[in-house]
Amino acid sequence: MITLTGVTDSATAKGEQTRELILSTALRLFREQGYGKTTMRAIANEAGVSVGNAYYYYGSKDHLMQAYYDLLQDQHREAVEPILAAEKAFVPRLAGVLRTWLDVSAPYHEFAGTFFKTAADPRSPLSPFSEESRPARDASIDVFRRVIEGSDLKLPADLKSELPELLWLLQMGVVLFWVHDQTDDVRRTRALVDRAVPLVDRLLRLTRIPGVRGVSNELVALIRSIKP
Amino acid sequence: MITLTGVTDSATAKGEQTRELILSTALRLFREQGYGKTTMRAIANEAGVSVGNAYYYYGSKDHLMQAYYDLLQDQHREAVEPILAAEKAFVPRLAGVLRTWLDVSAPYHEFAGTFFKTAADPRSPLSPFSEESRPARDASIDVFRRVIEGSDLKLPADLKSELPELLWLLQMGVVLFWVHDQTDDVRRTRALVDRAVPLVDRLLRLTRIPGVRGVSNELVALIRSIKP
DNA sequence: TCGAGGATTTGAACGTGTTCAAGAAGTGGG
DNA sequence: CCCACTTCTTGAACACGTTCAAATCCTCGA
Repeated sequence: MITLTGVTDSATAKGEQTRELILSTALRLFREQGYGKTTMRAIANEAGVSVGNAYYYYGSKDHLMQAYYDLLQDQHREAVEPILAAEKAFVPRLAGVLRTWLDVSAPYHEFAGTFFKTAADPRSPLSPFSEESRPARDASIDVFRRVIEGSDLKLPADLKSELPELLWLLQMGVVLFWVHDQTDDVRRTRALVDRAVPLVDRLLRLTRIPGVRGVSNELVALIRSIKP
Repeated sequence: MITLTGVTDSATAKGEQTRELILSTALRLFREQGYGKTTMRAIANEAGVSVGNAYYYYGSKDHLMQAYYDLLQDQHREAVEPILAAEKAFVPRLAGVLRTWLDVSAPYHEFAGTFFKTAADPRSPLSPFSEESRPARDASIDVFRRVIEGSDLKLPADLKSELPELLWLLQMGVVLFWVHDQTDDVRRTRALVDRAVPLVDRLLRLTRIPGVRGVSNELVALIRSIKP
């Protein structure tokens, strides 16, 4: 049976084991030598299975990347828990969530470019905007919903309801920047997060000013109107 | 000799002719059957040359796409002239420039997704953020500089100087939306442009409010600090 | 225990983008 | 006109992602 994400369900424990073996081998090779230089033959070889077997579990090389991305998101959701539990103010909550993403993703920075490349193709089910990746996207947006819910942020209701998606978009922007960032320890991206988050906070608080409020309402209306 | 864009210079008129033949054939096939389904062999065949010959003039299949993009930009710059000459107000100037882009790009909408996919890869010289595509990017940004310069827009100097690049980013966002837009005549993207432009205008005029001005200054400072 | 039927695994084969050594065609100086 | 030199052109060969028919393994009811 083929699921929406293109990952084949395995019925037996042995199958499950093979699937995990293939994925972990692939991720290791991706990390060690990059996505482009890792061939499906090499993955199969290293895992001690045949090429066709890898394709039995993962519909394509890109699906192995998608599996990595899912894994990454799970790790991120877990790593973010202590921050959401400890911090009460909006700024450190958001900054913490974004910084944690950078930490979790660090080992994969080198080949992340290829991921983004695949993700940007609208025809690909791997695109972050695609219907197929809705579950993963929703889970990710939910993290930002919790960032807001648990914070001291006071906002108009309609803006507040759109904000999780907007912050997710912000995160996509950070990822795009990160992918292009070649500095040590992605110093520039960290600087971006550190400066952008307080700015977002200030921007949001501006909506209290009457003159700004109208524009903010229109912005929210626009965002709502362009959502499918 | 290989240039920065990967396009081989041709020394003779004959070579130039062959190069154009290959490009026009490629673009026609891209339009007729999409980027993915057009093979380099088919392009060479249709153009009556050998595969290797196509690679003599264009370093890769992606470079043919880049050549298309450059062509598109030239067309856009030309098509935009009457608007910049006729309109004096910021909103119709910006809206006109963005709408014209949609018009010029319309024939290529179907395979534009693949273009965006390639463009999003940071390692690719075809990325709109890459050093190699700086000339094309600068030319594109210059259009937005003219949109602002020739308009009635009154802005703080530092914001005004960063605005062309910001509008270029807005355009990238519109392109991303456009690529995903499957409605007839990209109706949704047109609606987005029509609503977003007046909103941008209102946002910019907000910087006159003292409380907003400080945030705007910080935003400009942030943008300047993250530029390489 | 046996065998039917599903799950898993294999590896050769296909189509693709790309490379490259070799040759053909053009150019300019003598 | 000829010869060296550059430009241009060729097509076979390579590496890769992917497919698929066939083989093997596994499970479970009889």
